[in-house]
Amino acid sequence: MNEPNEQARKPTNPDGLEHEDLNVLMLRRREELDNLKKSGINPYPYEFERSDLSHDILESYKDDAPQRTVSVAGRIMSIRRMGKASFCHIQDSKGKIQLYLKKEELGGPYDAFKLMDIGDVIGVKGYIFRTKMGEISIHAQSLTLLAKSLRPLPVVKEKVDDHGNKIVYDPFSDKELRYRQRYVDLIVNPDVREVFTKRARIISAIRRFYDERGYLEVETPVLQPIYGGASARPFKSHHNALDVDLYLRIADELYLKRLIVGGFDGVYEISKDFRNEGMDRTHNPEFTMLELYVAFKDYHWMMELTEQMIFQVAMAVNGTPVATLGGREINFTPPWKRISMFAVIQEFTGKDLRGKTELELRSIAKELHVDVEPSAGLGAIIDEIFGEKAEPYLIQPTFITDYPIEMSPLAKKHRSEAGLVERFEGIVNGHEICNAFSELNDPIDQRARFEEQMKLRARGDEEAQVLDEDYLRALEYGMPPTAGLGIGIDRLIMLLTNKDSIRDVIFFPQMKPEK
RNA sequence: GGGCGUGUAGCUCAGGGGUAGAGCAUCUGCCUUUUAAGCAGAGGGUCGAUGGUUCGAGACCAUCCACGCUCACCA
Repeated sequence: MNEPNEQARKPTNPDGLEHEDLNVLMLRRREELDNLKKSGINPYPYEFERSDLSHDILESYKDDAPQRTVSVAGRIMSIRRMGKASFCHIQDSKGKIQLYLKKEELGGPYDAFKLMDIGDVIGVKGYIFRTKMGEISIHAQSLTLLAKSLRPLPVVKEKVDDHGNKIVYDPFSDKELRYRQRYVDLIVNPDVREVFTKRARIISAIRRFYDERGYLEVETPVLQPIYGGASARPFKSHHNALDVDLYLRIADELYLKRLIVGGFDGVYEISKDFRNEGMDRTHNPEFTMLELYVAFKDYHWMMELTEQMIFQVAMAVNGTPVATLGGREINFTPPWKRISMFAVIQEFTGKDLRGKTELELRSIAKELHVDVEPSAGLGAIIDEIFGEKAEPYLIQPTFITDYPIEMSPLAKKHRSEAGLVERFEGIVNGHEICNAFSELNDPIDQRARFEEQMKLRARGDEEAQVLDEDYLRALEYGMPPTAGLGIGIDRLIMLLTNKDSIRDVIFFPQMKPEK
């Protein structure tokens, strides 16, 4: 029926569209689509009633139970055609299941099945059985096309070896393609779906933890006339009707504390922040931030709450307080180690930086081979030494406390140590995962701190914080003592899912535009 | 931005101046319990782009583009 040169001929435009840039595989599928339509099949119908998910069928099947009929729907992931009968695997949200299709029983739809491909979404009704080879499968009694796929999917094959290990052949592994076409990544790489499912469970466990304690989840502006609450460069936008510049927030902090002034006992927000800076393994321009503020509490209290929260989240999603990261085991069981910044630097370098002048610090840094910017102040030098000599070696969860005041314009002065603030960061596996303080609620001190920041800004520090008059006005009405916390959710998720790139825990990480 | 690396079929990759390759996927034929199905055959490529060297470039050179890893920057 097919002349040799007829199959060699490139398919022509069956649906009349421009096909100059389509390859043969895509043209082929458009032809099949056309043929399906010609045989009266709607390739994009409106609904399908399904009774069960693949995974549940496999879990609940009993060989001695009475025969059960189910309807399932999913994407065809593999096909083995054998003339008058075929096997295929379909994949739904919970996994894969094998279908057995027989011409004798299906009749017309079996011919339609010949026009279907890997990637098509189908629905099948049939009874569950076990094949000769022992695989629980569905013996199809009816077949419905639910969506014709017009692009070839990367075909990933796998085999289970004698030791029960899964061997994957030709994995879809090109990182650029995986990130740009995450939908394909999700279809063919099941562990990707697991990571993002876990992401959702982590965030929901965090909400549960705070909700149970009566803290209110709130929403504050993403578009802000004055960006504040962190040191970073912002994305800038413009409101046409008001003719004012607006900034995408770099933090939620100042708005959330206004709500504490307003009388809430505890508020938290989980949302995107935006920072106009470089991208790498741990930075994406938009990222998910959790901030929590609780009235009448201080940073000691917040440390306890935080280690409890992370411990409980780890238990909820992993069933264990131990996370394995690149072969290293990290245990989130409270209490975490607490050590002051000066003490930890002394522990790792033998140097006591307490009470040192900027000049002395500079020479100590040189001695330790730590490069320091000429413009760096006292606090920045200490931070640099810490970042270089201590932080990378803090693997188990550790709270570093009591930071130099210069780096922390929104934190309250330490109650007993001059030059420091009541601040802590949680360090895990050598990286910061949270930042918290006893919040500065003295409006006069806060104004002075802002003014210091403005001086830095005037000297060209683009990341120095901006004075926010309305925030000062709020503080002047009186904010109760308050403990505040920020957690980079993406990084926490990296820890709990054993991923070393933020791009693996964000569905659509920022990419350069295509072409 | 620096260093290293990568870019060849839909996917995963070989090839290193002389006719463009493999496996999977696709197509044709056979096949009614297969499973990395099998057997026989076939089609599919601007070798990232542009210049250059050469009788001849996918390969060598230059520039550019994209991506990855890494360092720097950055809460």
